[in-house]
Amino acid sequence: MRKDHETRKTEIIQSALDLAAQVGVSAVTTQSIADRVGIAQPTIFRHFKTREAIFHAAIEFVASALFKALEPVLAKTGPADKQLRKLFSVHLKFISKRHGVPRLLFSDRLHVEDPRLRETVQNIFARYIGVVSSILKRGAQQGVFRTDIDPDETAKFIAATMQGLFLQWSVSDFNFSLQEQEEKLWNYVWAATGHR
Amino acid sequence: MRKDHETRKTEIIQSALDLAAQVGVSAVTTQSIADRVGIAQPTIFRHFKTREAIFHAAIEFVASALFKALEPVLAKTGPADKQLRKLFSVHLKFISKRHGVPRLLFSDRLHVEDPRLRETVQNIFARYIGVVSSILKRGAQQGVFRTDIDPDETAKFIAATMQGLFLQWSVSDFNFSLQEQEEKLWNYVWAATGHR
DNA sequence: AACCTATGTAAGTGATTACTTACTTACATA
DNA sequence: TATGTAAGTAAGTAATCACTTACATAGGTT
Repeated sequence: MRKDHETRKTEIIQSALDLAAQVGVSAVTTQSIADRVGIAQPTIFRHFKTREAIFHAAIEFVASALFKALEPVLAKTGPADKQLRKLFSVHLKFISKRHGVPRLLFSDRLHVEDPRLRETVQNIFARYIGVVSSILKRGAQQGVFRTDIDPDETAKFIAATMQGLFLQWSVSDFNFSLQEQEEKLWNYVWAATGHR
Repeated sequence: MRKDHETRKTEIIQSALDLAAQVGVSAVTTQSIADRVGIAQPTIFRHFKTREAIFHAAIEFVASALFKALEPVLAKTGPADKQLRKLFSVHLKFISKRHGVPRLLFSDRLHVEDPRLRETVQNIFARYIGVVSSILKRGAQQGVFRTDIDPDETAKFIAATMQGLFLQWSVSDFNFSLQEQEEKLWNYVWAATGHR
């Protein structure tokens, strides 16, 4: 049953995320992770120095997976509005499969208990906003997006609408499909940012 | 030092909210509340049956205060777009003075640990959306808002943009002023919902 | 003055937690 | 085949938590 350090690490991260989805971040104890992985609780500390470190690794794991999923969208060179629309679609699909992400996003651990984690998430937000902003800039040149607004501010606004949707989704206990909201949300965003 | 039941209750609620703002919901222990109020820890249980009940009371206290603050805005009869703009302003000012609110909104307690609390917040969201929706309907009749969109869905979208802003605000550790974002946010919302 | 009720407290209790220590064992490599 | 390293564990430990019990007292009512 003995496994490689890296293998165990990802098993622990995955289990922590699954557990966060099911019981919430604060109930993700080292014991519950260990049970789910199928190892003893002290073994967790062979692979992570502290419980905190597990959540850091989990956030970075998720962010990395998200940007990897967005890569094919960003490589496209067609109309920027179609590209942003596709980014919406991929992002929503990604989150809809990972309930642990909103649980982490709306946790005490992120917001107050772990300032370093907060900084990491701020950086991820900034990176996401940069991605959206560059699409908006390209779209402004193409004449499909408005030219009278700051792309960075607009990207922040777009990120906020999605994050707000995730909040409502989590508070509803994931009781509606994100994808079914995609079209509606896009219509508002398009109305606010599209060239007339 | 002996005080009225109702007086102590509100003291406990206020202290819980202040603590939530400073140290996060999960660190709001009955001991820390008691210390802040200036009573012994078991005395908390003279006024609230469980710790859970304190958060329920806090949420209802805040919601009641918010809708009371919005009342004068809702009473107005002028142009609906000006009314919605004013609602934005009052809402943002209200939240900016109460850091405990986003802490509660982005807590494990709300999202997973207490399903009843989640339901309560869902109802508050629904009430807020109803308020915004009725302004949008009035504005559609006045010809200032779009008539080709569902007011309820639009209200949900508007709520999401504000909630997303609150998320970014909390993750930044309240490091920017909500009011300075008001104008920008309004411009996007107005572009998405105003009649052309 | 007697009494009652509600607010108050000191001193627990049992459950849970992240993390440690001391020891074991699987396994790649020399 | 011998050996070092790293993955594994059982059994703690000290701290923290919500909540309870048993008792004290303030202050309004009679």
